[in-house]
Amino acid sequence: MSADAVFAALADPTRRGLVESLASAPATATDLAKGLPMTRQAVSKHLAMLAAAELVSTERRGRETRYTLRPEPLREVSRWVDAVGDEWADRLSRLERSIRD
Amino acid sequence: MSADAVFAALADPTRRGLVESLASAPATATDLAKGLPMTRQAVSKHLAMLAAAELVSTERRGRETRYTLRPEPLREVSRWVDAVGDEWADRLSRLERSIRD
DNA sequence: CAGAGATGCAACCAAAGAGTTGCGTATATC
DNA sequence: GATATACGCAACTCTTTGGTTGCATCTCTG
Repeated sequence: MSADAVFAALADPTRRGLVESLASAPATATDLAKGLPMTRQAVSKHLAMLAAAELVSTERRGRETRYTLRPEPLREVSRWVDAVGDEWADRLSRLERSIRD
Repeated sequence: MSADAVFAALADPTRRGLVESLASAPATATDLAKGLPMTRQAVSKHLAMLAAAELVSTERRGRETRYTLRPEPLREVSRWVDAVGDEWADRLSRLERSIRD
């Protein structure tokens, strides 16, 4: 829900990489840590931040925890960005009109 | 250019507020600091981070520095978010097809 | 049941972030 | 020329972050 948490979560390249991985398929922290130059705990912390931003959901399955992407916060980010971009475009068109007239 | 810098810049509510202000009109650090519960220097630091992320450009005009929004990085953010969202949607549709078939 | 696999929790560390104050400098203005 | 305005830089706090190691717990399997 919090834009702060979502943007902050996406500010780290490791976490964006995790999000990209999870976009193609859910996975566990141990899975994701393979191929990354850091420990499982570090990855786990990153996933906790993604979860705090509600960008992923967790599902415990026996002894493993499966992380799944939740794209709703991404849509909110997209909305905010588009709104600011639109306001800027409007401002520019008003400015151009006032110059032309 | 750096996605890290852009997302990190937008992670702070004060900076998102500054971006929203600048979307309607360029302004100086002193202008923007009025109405905010912090010093001009703090605002100045925030603007420096927005500038590092190339979200604003600066123009010195006599004794004042005017900050103007540069929306290009916002478009890149939008592209990344949309790409991830699209991949996720594709994955879901493939999944649904494999279940139905 | 014993051992291996996967996780979670806590302590610790170095670096970056967000804010402050103080000061120096350049530009307008009277 | 003196004064006020707008700015930039540096030093100093306090908290957060990104990473580590170590250990305890829970679950699966031979």
